[in-house]
Amino acid sequence: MQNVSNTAVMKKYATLKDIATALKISTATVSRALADRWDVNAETKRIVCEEAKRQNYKPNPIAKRLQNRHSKTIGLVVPEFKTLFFPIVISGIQKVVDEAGFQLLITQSQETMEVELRNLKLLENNMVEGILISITREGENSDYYQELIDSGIPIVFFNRVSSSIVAPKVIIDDYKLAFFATEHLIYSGFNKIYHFAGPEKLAVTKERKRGFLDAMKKHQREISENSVLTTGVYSDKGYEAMKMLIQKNELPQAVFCFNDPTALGALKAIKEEGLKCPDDIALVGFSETEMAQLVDPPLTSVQQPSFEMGEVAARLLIAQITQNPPPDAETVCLTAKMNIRKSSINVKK
Amino acid sequence: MQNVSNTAVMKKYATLKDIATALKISTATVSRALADRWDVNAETKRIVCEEAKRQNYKPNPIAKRLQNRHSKTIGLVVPEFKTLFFPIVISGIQKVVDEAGFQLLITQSQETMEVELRNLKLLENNMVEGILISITREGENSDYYQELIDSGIPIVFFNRVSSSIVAPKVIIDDYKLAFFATEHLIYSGFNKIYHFAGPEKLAVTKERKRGFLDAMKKHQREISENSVLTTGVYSDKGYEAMKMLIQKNELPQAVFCFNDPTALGALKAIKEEGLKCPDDIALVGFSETEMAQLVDPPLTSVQQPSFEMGEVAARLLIAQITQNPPPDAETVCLTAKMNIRKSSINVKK
DNA sequence: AAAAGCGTTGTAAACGATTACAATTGGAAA
DNA sequence: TTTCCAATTGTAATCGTTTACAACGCTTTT
Repeated sequence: MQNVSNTAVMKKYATLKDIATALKISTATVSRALADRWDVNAETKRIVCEEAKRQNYKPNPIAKRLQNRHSKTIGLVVPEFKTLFFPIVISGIQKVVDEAGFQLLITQSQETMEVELRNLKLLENNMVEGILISITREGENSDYYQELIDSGIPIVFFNRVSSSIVAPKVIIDDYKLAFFATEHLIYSGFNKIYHFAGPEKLAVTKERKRGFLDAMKKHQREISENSVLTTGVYSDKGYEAMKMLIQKNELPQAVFCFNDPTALGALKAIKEEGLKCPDDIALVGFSETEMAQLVDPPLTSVQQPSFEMGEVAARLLIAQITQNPPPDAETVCLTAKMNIRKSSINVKK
Repeated sequence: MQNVSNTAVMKKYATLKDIATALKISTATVSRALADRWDVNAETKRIVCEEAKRQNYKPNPIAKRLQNRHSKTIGLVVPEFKTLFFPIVISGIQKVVDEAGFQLLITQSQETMEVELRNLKLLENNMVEGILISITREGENSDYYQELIDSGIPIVFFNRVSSSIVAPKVIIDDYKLAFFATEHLIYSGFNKIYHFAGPEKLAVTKERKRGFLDAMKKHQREISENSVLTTGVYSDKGYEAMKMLIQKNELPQAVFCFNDPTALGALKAIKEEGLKCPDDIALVGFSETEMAQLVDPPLTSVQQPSFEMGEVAARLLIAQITQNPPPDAETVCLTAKMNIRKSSINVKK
């Protein structure tokens, strides 16, 4: 059964005025009655509420916002939805945002600065009261970030943060964890250790690489030309890099990968080439995904507190919005933990 | 350097009136000039635009909405963000929504009817012009869906659809694909075939189970008490179910799983128990995830057109919103494809 | 009896933009 | 010279709510 008589205009909602005229009183009284204020007669309240229910009245939030000049909405810009990292962060954000009575407008920059800029403007046009952002791997729209902040819209960066802007930031200590992960491989007795690095422009890439290199230097390991290979974020790149190494017969004993997908891609290549992990090549991933535990062998990985990162970032932003004066820009560094599994066990030792 | 002088109020934006008073003309003229209408002097336009730029004027979208009574926003309710399925659907939705000049408000029901209801009300309060929803596995808020539709907010269901409501729906043909997947196992020469089913209340669960059972009946396979085990959506349930079967020594030759995570969980259990896939137990997953290709052995899985599903659903909704009269409620059934990989190859045959 | 107080309600001005309508020009047509 | 029209601008109402202020009727105080 189809509703054929559907008209062009959006169905008209009952307004304050409708209730007022029906009851032959002023809209002011209706407004006050519904807001349950002390200065309105109990009986009037009752009648008004009754009529409101009868007419299925719903306050128009847009009119409300126009009146009190805040949108109770915050904006979010994430680069992509292709791995589970951001969706989980979003869950954390949602939780805090809901509790604080705010709403969330989610946008995706698809890893390009151009779309990111468009999204920022979209959010601004919607009068968000603040923005949470993890920047693209292409680079940053620094000027616009600053413009937004200057115009009164606070920004909190998380995970992939701006290096030039002064603002609250939430990160995990990539350097330290990369250092630990590398040391873990060294202490396990592996010698020839490589690193599959992420997209070059990202701060996290640099930090993890730095951690890797410093750990290698500390323990006087040789760093060759191929010790650090730039791969990227997706599994196919890890796969290709590992294939390339194997075909060149330049086998590392262990590889510390930029993230889990890269590690899993590498793992696939290892198996395809008839080699074994960890026997021939050991692997360590990063930013633990659900898959780490499910593959064979289970993957050693650094488990980022994704959900918590979302929570913390959202809390920082809401503090910026609601507190006066807003708290100083602090950089919160979350700690992660390393889950050591079979993929990095030295079977020969 | 911290901005200490930040005051309580949100930074005041320039309004039409500001420009008008600065130029000593009326707000009406300013409005018209900025809208670039024919009935305003070219020179005036120039001056107004200049002043607007000078004051960094941004039209207040809330006032605009109040004026023309539509929000240009649509709402989305998804159950969870724990697998990549919905994030990818969202990407498809985003694309269409962006192109149509609408905005997207994303919410998560966390698989509970209660949160779903809260989200629907939130969206309604924000005057979304339509809603896209994939229902929770707890069940449906049918009454409220109908209420929304009656009050003029069209709803489009996707993936997990309501059975009782008349509205546009986008699904994949779960029955047919489950049937094919089961037949694939039968034709491969497996005899004792089991099905790990999803959450009981979901329509997709029923459809896939029906497809499985019908295929089994068609080929006169025996269906025992344990042939269909209700597992759920996450990997741990598949893991437990498979462990249980193995420990009871009730080994199926092949299992058609509700989805990839369940299959991967089952795979883990198989390996842990010293068995081999597909040699001892073959597996077929559903709703292909990135992981299917990366695990060992690669997993046979039905690849749902997730991105496309988002696109189609969004398009249907926008048609409901913008067309007059709105098109009849149609159910679009997307076709999926089966990727046959090593996990379901009969090595003994 | 006048003043002050209380409880309750209405009036009207905001919020920022849009737009029908009226009003003001000046020049062209009569 | 008067009339009319076009071009341009201003006035004011509108969208749905909130809220300062005024106003009303009654009781209580002085």
